[in-house]
Amino acid sequence: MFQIDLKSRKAIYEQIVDNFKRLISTGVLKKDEKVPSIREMAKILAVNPNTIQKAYRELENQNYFYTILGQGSFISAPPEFTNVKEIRANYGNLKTIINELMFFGESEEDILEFVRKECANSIKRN
Amino acid sequence: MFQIDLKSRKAIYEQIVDNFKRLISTGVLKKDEKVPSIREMAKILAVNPNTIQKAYRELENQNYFYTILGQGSFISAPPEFTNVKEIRANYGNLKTIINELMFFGESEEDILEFVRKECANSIKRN
Amino acid sequence: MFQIDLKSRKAIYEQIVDNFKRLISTGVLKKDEKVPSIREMAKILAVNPNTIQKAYRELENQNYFYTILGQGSFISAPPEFTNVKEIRANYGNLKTIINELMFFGESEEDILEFVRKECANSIKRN
Amino acid sequence: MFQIDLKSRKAIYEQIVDNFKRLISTGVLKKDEKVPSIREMAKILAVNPNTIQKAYRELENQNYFYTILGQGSFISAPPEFTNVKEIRANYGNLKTIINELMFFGESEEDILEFVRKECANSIKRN
DNA sequence: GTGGTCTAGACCACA
DNA sequence: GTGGTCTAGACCACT
Repeated sequence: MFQIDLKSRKAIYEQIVDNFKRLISTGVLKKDEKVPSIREMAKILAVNPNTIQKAYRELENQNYFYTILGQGSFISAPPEFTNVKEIRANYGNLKTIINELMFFGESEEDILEFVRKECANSIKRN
Repeated sequence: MFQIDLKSRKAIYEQIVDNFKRLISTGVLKKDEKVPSIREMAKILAVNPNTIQKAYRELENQNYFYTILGQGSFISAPPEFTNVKEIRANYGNLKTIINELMFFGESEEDILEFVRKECANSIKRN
Repeated sequence: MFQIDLKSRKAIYEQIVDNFKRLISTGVLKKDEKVPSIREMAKILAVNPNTIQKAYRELENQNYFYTILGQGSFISAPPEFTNVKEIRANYGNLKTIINELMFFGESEEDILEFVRKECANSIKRN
Repeated sequence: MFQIDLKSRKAIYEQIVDNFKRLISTGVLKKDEKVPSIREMAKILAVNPNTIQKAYRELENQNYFYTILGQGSFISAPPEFTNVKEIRANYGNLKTIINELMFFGESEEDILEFVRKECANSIKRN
């Protein structure tokens, strides 16, 4: 499914959250699909079940997962109404990244080309 | 200069580092400009001098600052050779952000327009 | 493990860094071996935990250590690709030392003999 | 004569001391040669006279310089009797450097070749 | 004045 | 248990 980097500075539960977000926003995991149980996931990634639980709870809080007691966790539907706060934050980060790339000498053409390609991939998937 | 959010989950010293990086990569702070001394900055931001020092040391390690003992800290020159590792990390983050923006329903046109505008601003500054 | 000289002009944290580097480059400490926790080490050397942390962080920055949050610090694998900058610095220092030894009247034979012996020891260890 | 790197982590007075040691042990500066006065040197290197004074005092203490009041500072004669303590320290450093070079993957042949060349240069000069 | 080091002790997040 | 952050305050070395 994905790999955890124990040596990373990022907390393990955060890595799990980010990986699930990525798989969801890239369409690998579809709406209402069941995700592995906490115990299964703990075995798969070889980390403590408490850590998985923390990640799942976080994903639930952020509306990426929903849980049916006794049945497990599932992927939520994509947000119906635009999440203004999230989008603003993303544009803020986008701005920072572009500034840094330009600062490091990347050309406008290269950056635009990269963005165009990623948008296209994203559209194709959905 | 900038504000620190004491309630943020991000460490204070990291906020300082990120703010300085932003000011440098957006050209607000120029090469060889002196930054406030550790003690001054501590007063300005109302945090402990040790915390400022930690931030300044980090900025020095990442080559955004240089220090002259007994004189203070200064803004480094922009990197002469492209920092491949840093650029790759930025493209990785860029990919994630674009995926999230598309997931939240933003259009390719809007994103490209935003990127184009930021690139233009960046070029104008330099 | 090793001793700290509190009277030395060299900072305590630097002594710790240098000692660990020595133990690693001489093969005493092997890849993935766990080093004492910050608190343990602070007790062993009778210095403040903050000082140990500073040393450990420095060793992490220089890729001699890696850290797993909540588990401790470990010895990194030897560098896969030659660290050109570090090697150059070492050759520079080597030059200085040889000049000084010759200046103090040591013979070429003695110096070469010493170097040969140290190289051999180093090879034997690996 | 030589350049001072203000951005270096090493103190300016230490850089001056080390540079003079280098010039003396490599034979560029000969016995009884006069070195520039403190004021001259301060102008040449564009640093504070106090800093030069500190460096010169240090060189005097370590017997690389001698001073005649009212006439200035001069290069001392090479040590007649071997300075056992200095030599030991140098061999200690030599050991560390060789270990690091081997750790970074340098070959015994390369290191020996480098040492041989430096010894030869040193002999030629004297 | 500047940055650098160190201590003592508190509190937090993660596994 | 682990490392990470932060504060308060002291002392040092360099310019």
